[in-house]
Amino acid sequence: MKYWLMKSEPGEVSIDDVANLPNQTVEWFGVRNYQARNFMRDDMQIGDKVIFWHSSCKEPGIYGICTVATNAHPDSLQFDINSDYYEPKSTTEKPLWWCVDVKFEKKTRYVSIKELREYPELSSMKVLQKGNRLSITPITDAEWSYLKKLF
DNA sequence: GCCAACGTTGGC
DNA sequence: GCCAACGTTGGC
Repeated sequence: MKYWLMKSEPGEVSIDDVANLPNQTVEWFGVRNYQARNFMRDDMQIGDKVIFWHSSCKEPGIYGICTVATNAHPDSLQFDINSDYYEPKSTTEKPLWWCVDVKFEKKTRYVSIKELREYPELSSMKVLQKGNRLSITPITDAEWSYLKKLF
């Protein structure tokens, strides 16, 4: 089993939004970065744990835990000409963007970036490193076991 | 295939 | 709203 951190803008999809969906599952649409896409398409497996992060908001940080619920499939919004995520280069035969569905597991307490930086054990986390903008990053086993104790 | 210019991300 | 850092684009 692998562990991941996935950023979402709460104005678009928050942890509560996922929790309140009828099946508590959301398509991770809108990723338009090759590295993040490749993580979803090539490396994620059903059952992997996901740390749900709120970004581009007043209080960025960890808010919950989800699990990977599907294998990768084409991002549906790339075909929607009215969507901000429309991708003219994609065809149904050759879609450019892939994503997984993510299922709500539980909310955690809010853990801020400031707090995360206080633990030397977590200093390796990609999300804490300067200049990192990737919206999906792997979490190591060691980071995961330490994080679990914080929630 | 180099690289300058431009666009985006996201914490602050 | 600023801006550092990084990714992408496109002319050459």
